[in-house]
Amino acid sequence: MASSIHDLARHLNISIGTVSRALNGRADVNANTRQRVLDAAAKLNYSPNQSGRSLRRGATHSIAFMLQPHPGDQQYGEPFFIPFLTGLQAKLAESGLDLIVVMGAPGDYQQERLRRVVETRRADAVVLAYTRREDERIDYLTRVGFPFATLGRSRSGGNSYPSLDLDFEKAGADAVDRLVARGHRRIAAIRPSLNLNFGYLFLAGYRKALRRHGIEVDPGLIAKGFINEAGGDAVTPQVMRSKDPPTAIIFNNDAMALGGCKALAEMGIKPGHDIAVIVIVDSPLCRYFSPALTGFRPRLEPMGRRLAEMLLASIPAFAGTERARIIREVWPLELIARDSD
Amino acid sequence: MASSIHDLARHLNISIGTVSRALNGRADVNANTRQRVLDAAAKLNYSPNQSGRSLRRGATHSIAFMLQPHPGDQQYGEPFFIPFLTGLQAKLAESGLDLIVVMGAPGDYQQERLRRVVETRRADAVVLAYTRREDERIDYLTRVGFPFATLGRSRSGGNSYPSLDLDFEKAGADAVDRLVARGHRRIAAIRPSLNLNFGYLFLAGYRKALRRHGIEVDPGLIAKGFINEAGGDAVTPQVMRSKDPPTAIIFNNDAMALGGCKALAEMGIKPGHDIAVIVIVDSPLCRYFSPALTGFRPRLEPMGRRLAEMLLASIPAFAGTERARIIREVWPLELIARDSD
DNA sequence: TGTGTTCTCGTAAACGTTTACGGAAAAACG
DNA sequence: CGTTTTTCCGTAAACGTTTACGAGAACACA
Repeated sequence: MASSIHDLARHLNISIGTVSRALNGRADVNANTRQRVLDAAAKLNYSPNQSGRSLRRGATHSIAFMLQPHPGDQQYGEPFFIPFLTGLQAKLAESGLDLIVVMGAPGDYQQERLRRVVETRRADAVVLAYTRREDERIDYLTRVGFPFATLGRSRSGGNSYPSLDLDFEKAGADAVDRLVARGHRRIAAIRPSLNLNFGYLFLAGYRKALRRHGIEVDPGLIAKGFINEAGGDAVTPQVMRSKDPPTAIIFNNDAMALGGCKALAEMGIKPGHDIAVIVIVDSPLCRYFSPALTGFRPRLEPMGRRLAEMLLASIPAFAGTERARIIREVWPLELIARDSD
Repeated sequence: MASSIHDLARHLNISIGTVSRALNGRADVNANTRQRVLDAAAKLNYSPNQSGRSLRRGATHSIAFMLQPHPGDQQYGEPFFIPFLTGLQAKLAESGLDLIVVMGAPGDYQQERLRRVVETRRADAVVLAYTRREDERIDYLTRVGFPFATLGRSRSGGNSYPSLDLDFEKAGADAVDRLVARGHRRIAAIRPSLNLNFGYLFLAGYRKALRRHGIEVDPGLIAKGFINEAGGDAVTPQVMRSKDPPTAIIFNNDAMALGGCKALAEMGIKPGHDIAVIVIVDSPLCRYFSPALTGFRPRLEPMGRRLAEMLLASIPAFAGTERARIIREVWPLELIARDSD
């Protein structure tokens, strides 16, 4: 059905080598024949077969993003990545690269799926998200020398890959500062596993800011739960039942915050009225919740574009330059003040 | 880096043909040598190069989903498709197929991107969403004979492809029934362009139900807006300012509903108190909004799984059977009663 | 006219698979 | 023991590209 380079050659009565050179803009082909080839290609609706091209060139011209749905999000999905992917795709397309999104099952950590992508050479590079503090995926990719970039930092892999992260440490500190300025001294933190690096960073910022204000860090005010609604629901009552309960809570995640607020409501405590609430990573859910939750908003679409640039710059074959540049960036989170604090 | 079938053959001192046959489970290879090949493959960490395999087999073993972000969703994305894709991927993986998600830019209709996927043979079949009443993508795919399935129905393409849709017509009617049962006679409908087939179906159900109840359809109570928050915001005041304003509004979409409720609030009208509100396609936003919006919930993950089955059954190369079966299904939407009506 | 240079193109190999074909060896059968 | 069948494997072609190499033609220059 699809016309091949042989069809073009036969149609024009020239060799396939010349056709290929003409299409790829090489110098050693007569301007006249090149035009004839281009015209014929347009007329016969030719476009190169990717498999053939990949096989010969040893490159697929596509980048894989490993998308991992949140556990417990059976009903609806994570809106977080869509604008990020939009930006990523837009920038990659400018270099003629395709973005392929590899879906994981909720819960699994994609080590297996990642291996498959790498070993079957489905993509020339991959992009990871939800980086862990020690991340076996990163260890694996550096070990086999496969190009990649990460949304989020990790201690794994040294400085061998580009990464773009949000400044969760500063956001954690900013949240504390804001609450202290409003007279709070008992500030709780609800966080996910410290394996997730953004959880670790958030808590570090939270702790540092408390100390800066001369407030002792009370382990009873720090609770760890699953990074979903059920997690916030289950864990929030714990900190509320401490002997000296908090007057403010910082949640590390929108889903945890919503679950936590539900638990608070069941205890007869009204967020924004009886207790202050701040969420580190904002979402539309925070905006429409009642009371609207104060939070920190990431700029997802530009982050996608930027990470694409950074990834491309790190691969000699894609960067114009010979020397690859590893870029790491940390972007600020912007506070969106609403009604919950 | 990755070992090829030649490495295996050299290592075992047999020909590549035998290695390939052993790996592919063909009958004409000695059980003993097969085991040796399998062991060596595991030891050398062999996995077949996709480009080579695709080129020879003429199939990519991957299915493309054309994901189209909503216009105006710059800040956050559409959570709708994530669980759908999770189900789709899970089922495809069972047949050894990869899912690749092709991102579009917000707003563009992906005709160009679709052509590229088809013409460069990136995938063996594609899955479309947001079907339009007359859909040029469907026309194109049927014209060139490329296998596909759709999430949503269309008038285009006849009966040549599998489709899975939600029963928007029944949901529209159910919403009217429910409101009439509660005493409402002036019921407005806020809908997107009728090009979007679910908008058309919804309105048909709405009209039919009104007539069944002996209520005249008032064009002044039907308004069309962009399928996002701004659309609902802009259009809702129109119907409220009609000479005989509605006592209830049905929104075709969560984003439109949220925008509409914002507009209502600015007019001093409280949803759930001064006016009844129902949303056709529910989302977490509806749940957390205040008041929580009554809506109809789709079962997205099972829909993904089902559409994968239907797609596979329609392609002789994938279905076990010789005759391909085109299946079309319409799934019910389940009402989730909350506080807004 | 002879020599060297530049343009332009065809030839053929290569990328990693799969598979049709044929042939040698082994087994079955008379 | 001869013939037929079966089992197993190697050979080579093919999928659609890209590209190194070389060769013929045209041109420049002395």
